[in-house]
Amino acid sequence: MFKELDPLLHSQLRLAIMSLLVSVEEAEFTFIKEKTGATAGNLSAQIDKLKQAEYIEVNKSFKNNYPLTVCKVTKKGLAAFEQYVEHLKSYLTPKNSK
Amino acid sequence: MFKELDPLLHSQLRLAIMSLLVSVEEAEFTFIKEKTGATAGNLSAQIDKLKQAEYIEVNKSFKNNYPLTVCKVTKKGLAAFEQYVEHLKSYLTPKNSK
DNA sequence: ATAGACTAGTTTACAATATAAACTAAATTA
DNA sequence: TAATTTAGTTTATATTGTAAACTAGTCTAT
Repeated sequence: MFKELDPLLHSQLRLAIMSLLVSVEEAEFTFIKEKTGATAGNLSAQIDKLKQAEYIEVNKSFKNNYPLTVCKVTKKGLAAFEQYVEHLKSYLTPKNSK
Repeated sequence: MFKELDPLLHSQLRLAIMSLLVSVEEAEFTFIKEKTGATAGNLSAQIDKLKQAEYIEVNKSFKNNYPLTVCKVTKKGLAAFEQYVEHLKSYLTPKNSK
């Protein structure tokens, strides 16, 4: 009836992060921050969770002398996102049968 | 970019409850429990939250000498559900623009 | 009639999550 | 060189979610 929703993705901010990464393939911390409107602290925490789960890869370097954090979705992350979307449909399309 | 997701609906169990109610218009506690696979305690708690928010109406009576709890979605609840689904789309359909 | 099991829930207590506030560390500007 | 800004991380707290424990009444077999 109702499919399980990956708790890691069923979170507004993490879902937004993944949604962004799925479409752009690579994004900087500040870009994600801007697009999602999240606070830096929250974003940092959620990025870390996605990284722990290996849904994204995080690359830290420097650009113009400033720290630069670049995120990229992994195959595992893409698969999880796609399954999440698929499972979500079981909640959205009413299986009418009064 | 990303629309707000009503936190009350962005919960697996509450979303399942609402999804059920939206399509059947009226359902018993035990029916919802069966369909969602939730524990009675959790279901009771989440139904209460949906009721507090006036997303559903809860009617308590008796059937065959046993307590009977019947839930029904309200106009407000239906509107909230529809908006939730609409907002959710902003996370699911990638706005490609590399 | 009453002990034990069952139905239909509710309450409570705790674990997990989310998030803002506070902080770090270095760079830039005045 | 002091104040401000950039780019984050860590921590502390408030909010949630959930299972376990409980309530209240019913059915059944003895």
